[in-house]
Amino acid sequence: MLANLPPNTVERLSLYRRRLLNFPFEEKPFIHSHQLAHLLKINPAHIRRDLMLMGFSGDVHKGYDIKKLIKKIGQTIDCKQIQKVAFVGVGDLGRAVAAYFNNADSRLKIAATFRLTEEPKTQYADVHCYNISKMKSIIRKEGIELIVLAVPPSFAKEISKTIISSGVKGILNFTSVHLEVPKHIYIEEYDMISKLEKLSYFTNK
Amino acid sequence: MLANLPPNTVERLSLYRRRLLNFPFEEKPFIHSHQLAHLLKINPAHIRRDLMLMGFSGDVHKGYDIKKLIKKIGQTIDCKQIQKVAFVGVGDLGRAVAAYFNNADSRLKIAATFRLTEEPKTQYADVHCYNISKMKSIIRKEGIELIVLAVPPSFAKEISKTIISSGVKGILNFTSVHLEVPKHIYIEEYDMISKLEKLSYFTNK
DNA sequence: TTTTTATTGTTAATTAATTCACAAATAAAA
DNA sequence: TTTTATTTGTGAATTAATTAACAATAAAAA
Repeated sequence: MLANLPPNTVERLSLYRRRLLNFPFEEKPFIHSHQLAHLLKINPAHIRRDLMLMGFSGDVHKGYDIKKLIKKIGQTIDCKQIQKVAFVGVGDLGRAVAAYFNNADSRLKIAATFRLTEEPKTQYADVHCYNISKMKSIIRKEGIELIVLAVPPSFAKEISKTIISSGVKGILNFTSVHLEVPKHIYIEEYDMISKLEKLSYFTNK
Repeated sequence: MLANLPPNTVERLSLYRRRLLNFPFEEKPFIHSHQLAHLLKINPAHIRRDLMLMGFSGDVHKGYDIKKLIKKIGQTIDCKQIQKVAFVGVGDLGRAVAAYFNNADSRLKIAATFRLTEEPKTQYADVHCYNISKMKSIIRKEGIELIVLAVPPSFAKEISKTIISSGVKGILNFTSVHLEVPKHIYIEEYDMISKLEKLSYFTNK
């Protein structure tokens, strides 16, 4: 977290790391910008620029040292302490994301999931699943700071108020309801209805 | 679909329409750019510019005629024929989206959902839920053109191949696996892992 | 040695998205 | 009537994101 990086660069750095972790770097410890670019289907200049913004240098002939690059990305974008996340109303999708973060190497941990239905006994991937009525107390007790929200629109406003008053720092909002949050909360909205209508528009030329 | 609109404009037009449909336009038939902007927490110039790109004009004092605007947005971004959508592995989130589109007024219809688990008997909101093994034949039989994909990453590559070979036109990819698709397919990817890591970065200053 | 080749790091150029700013228009107030 | 106050429509300015271009470098080939 040295410089103040552009949002898109932060997102790409996360992608670079994930891709590199799946790369056989024990055998091939270096990678060129164009190779990584090819894997991600983006422009190589983009990669060189993003790494430059982190202050990371490669070897003009060997390319980038993958282990060092993975480490540098961690130092740049990862939080210093463990940061806890909760899923509210997130379905199947949550399982895979939880599995990714709840491995030993990540600073983000999925600490809880909340459901609207009556008290579920289930838990998955070591993550407890609570009824929504317990949300506020669990968020506070666990110190959860990030929320992924994907409940039906009729519940969104009410639940978001509870979330906001629980003192979280960031929300990914997947409901198609626009949420108003205080300025100290970082929010990103992904409205599937407008994304589908856009998809429809551009697939009809 | 007159002009070739910028992607972000198409997305916002969809948002404008949804917000206006919830506005009491029978009592208040006109709205000013700054009023709609306030509802959506965006810049009023943005709205005026987007409407201008559609070739839609307002009254310099009364503002925009809401009914006419809703109609114009439909003529601009909606497909001419019904276009069918399928959800693959989408959970709770899908229900609300399906409910929205499967009303009489939308040209997009959620025609099917597919699950990885053994043949489910369920259906929701009049949408049939099939086992994934039926996917290719159903996509073809129903003429489904758009896919929302949200399966666990280990399944993503394989399932996407089937989807692509079924002849769809567009995919919203929520798996954290980057998909390579032929050029004639429009794809938009939303990688929740990198979005969460970005959220983490910006909530830690 | 010298030449060729390939790649980084970075500035410059381009493209896209957003916001500013103001002329034109006209309803309402004076 | 005349003035004041608003709001649209839009060109210009700004900001952000992406891509191109190339000097500097040094390994490998000649």
